[in-house]
Amino acid sequence: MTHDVFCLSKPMKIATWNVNSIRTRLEQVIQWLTGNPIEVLCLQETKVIDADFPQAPFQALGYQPHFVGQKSYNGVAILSQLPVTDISTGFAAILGDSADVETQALAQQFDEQKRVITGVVNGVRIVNLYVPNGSEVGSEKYQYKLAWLSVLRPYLEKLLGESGQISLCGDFNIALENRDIYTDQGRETHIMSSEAERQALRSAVLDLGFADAFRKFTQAGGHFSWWDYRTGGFQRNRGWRIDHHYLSPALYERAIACTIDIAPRRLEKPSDHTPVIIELDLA
DNA sequence: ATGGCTCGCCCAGCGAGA
Repeated sequence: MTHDVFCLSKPMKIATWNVNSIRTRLEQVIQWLTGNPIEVLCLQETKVIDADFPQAPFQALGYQPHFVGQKSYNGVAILSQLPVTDISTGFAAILGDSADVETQALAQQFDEQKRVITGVVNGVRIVNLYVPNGSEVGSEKYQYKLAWLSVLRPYLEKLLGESGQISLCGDFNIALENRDIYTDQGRETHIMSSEAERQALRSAVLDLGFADAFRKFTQAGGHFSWWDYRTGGFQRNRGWRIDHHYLSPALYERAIACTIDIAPRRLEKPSDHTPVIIELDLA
C-alpha cells in the first residue's frame, strides 16, 4: 500500500476526546481547538447522523472532518489539519476475507454501531475507537463488549501487517490497572474494571505489542480522563482513566509526551470526559 | 444501601451512558 506522506517537521500532536454529543459540545470543541491547534483530534460519542455533522465550523478552523455516526448513539470522527488518506470505517472493511467466517460475521454485526474509524496522517495509521460501555458485569451488553474486543484483535493484526506505525486512541471504557481508578473498592463487580474486561483489552491490544503512551511518562495514580456526572464525581475527584493512546513499538519510541487536559471538564455543561493528548516526534 | 446527572428522542418520560 502506498500513502501520500505529508512531511511534518515539528512533533505531531493527536488528541482523543469523548464529547458526549458533538452538537451540544460544538462551541467547547471549537474553543479548545482554537487554544490547542493540534494536528489531529479524534472524537467519540458524536451522536449525530453523517448528514447533520457540523463540518463548516471545523473547516473554518482549518480542520477537515471525517466521521461516521448514527442517530442518538455512538459516532466517531477524525478532525485533521493535515491530509488524511486510506480512511475506513468499521471492522469489516479492514478485515475483508482475512479473518475466519465467524469473525467476519461478527464484524459485520458490530459495524451496525458506529464505533470505529481510521485514516493515515503523516505516515501514521490513526485508529479511533469507541469501545462499548457494557452496562453491567454479566449483562448482555457486557458480553457484547467482550466479543467486540475479540474482533478488535484481528482488526489490529491486519493493520499491523500493513504498517508498523499505528497510533490507536479512543474511549476504551476500561481502566487497565487499579491506579487508573480513584478507588479499588468493588472493582471486580464494577463495569470498566472487571478482570475479564482488562484481559480482553490486554489480549486485543497489549499482546500485539501496543503500549499505553500515558505510562511511558507518568507512573503515579490519580490521573483521570472521566468523572461521573452524578455524585459530584469531578468535584470530589472520583475519576477513572479510561481514555487511552496505545502505540505500536516503532511509535512508542517516538512518543515525547502524553498529557490529560482537565480544563474542559471544569466548564459549564461539560462532557463527562476530557481530552488526552500525545505528542510524536517523527523527525 | 441507593441514587445522584446528562444526552437525544418528533416534546415526555425513558433508555443509555459509565
